[in-house]
Amino acid sequence: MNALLTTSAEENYLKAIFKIAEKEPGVVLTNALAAEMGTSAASATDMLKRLSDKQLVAYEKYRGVTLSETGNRLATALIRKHRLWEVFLVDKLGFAWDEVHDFAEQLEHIQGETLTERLDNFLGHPRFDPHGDPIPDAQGKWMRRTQTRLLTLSPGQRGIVTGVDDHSPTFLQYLAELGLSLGAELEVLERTAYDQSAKVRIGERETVLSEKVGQNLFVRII
Amino acid sequence: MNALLTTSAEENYLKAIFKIAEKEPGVVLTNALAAEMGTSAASATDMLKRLSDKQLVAYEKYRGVTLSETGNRLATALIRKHRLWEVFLVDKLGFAWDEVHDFAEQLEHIQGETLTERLDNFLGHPRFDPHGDPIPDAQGKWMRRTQTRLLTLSPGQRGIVTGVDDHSPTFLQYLAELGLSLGAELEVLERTAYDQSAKVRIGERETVLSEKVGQNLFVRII
DNA sequence: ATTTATTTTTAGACAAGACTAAAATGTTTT
DNA sequence: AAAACATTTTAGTCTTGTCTAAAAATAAAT
Repeated sequence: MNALLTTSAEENYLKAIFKIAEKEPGVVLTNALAAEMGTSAASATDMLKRLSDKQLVAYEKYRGVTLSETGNRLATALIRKHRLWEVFLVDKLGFAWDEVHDFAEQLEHIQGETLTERLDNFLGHPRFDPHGDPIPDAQGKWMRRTQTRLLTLSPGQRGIVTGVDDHSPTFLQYLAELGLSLGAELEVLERTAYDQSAKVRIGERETVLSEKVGQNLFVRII
Repeated sequence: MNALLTTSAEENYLKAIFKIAEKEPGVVLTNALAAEMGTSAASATDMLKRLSDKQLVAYEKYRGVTLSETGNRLATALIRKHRLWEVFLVDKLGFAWDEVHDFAEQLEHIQGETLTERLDNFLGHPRFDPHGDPIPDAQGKWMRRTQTRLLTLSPGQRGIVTGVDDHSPTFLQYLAELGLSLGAELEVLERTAYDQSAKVRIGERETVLSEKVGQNLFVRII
């Protein structure tokens, strides 16, 4: 029953620390945090002191920072809210998956436990957001997603799109144009050893996808 | 196509000015604004200077303030967003009408024209919010609501609840307990001259409503 | 038309969150 | 182990939005 007063700025820092630690487990360095936040190292240091005072992180000067138990819970709740709102924006309001990030970035800061839970209920307790990213449940438990990259499929193998590792609108729009939305099926026809590009079949269409695409597209092999 | 950068604090002041001017047309005085905002006159003065710099209000020191064309448009858009979100919270998420104000107060500050319009569309372009207050359209046009107070009905007259003039949770909860939600039908049976209280029939039940209730309940006579 | 009372503004401080420039610490290199 | 480089922190300043206390302007009253 902890109220836990946090500002949007603090929450964004917590999320950033979480995100960096997710990719690169261990201590998060001030510069990495500043880069992720698009701010200066000085500002990051300032904020780390504040977060440390509030017991949301364990911070040692010059050594870096990790989330505390509470900080982790808060960051997880934030991601939960962000992704639930993304589902709402796409499934209910009809936005495309490349349009929702900025709105969700604002909506995730709306305070009130009951709102999140009612939203979750309204949406039918989705386990993944429109980009295939898992949505932690109210207790903060995560569901594992298929992390097989298209890159690893051999000719003849077929897969279903389960997510992306690059959330930039340009990539998402490109995928949409190719018919590669979440749940789409594709088959690898050929692979070029030279540049790791792959000829694939998406429905009736055949296209060549670069290594970069193969790297950033998650599939479940079928 | 004006971006019009405004902070939540600025928006709340604009709304407060709008609200006061709605009840008491004319110039809004600093003290009234400070009272509405629950802040000091000094803070209100500070903010009025800022809003004046941004051309959102016409402000003359010691004389008071009025909204500019732009300020008015902004305040209206804010009220539109607030009330649309209230409809969402009640109709879609299943909140009671006395629970939604604080959430809507946060949600109204979410930036992005397209979000509001998609939400409006999703909700089926509602013209009134869960309290019966009119929702201005995208152009800022208002719909007039029946402003007949229950107080004015004579014995024998029947009415349909169309709104409330007191939005406090206690009043709204009381009404809900009585079965007096929006659209509910009632009939005035007797009226006591002494205290303006009224015996009314709501469905099968008969109750006595005080003058205060009669004053704060809007009905359409049928 | 002064005095009195009310309203409003200024002055000076503070907290959050950001910045730049400079100092301090840590890490690598020679 | 000192020099060179990279990283991080401190110091000082800025803006937004708030506060209290004091000064100034307006309105009311004698």
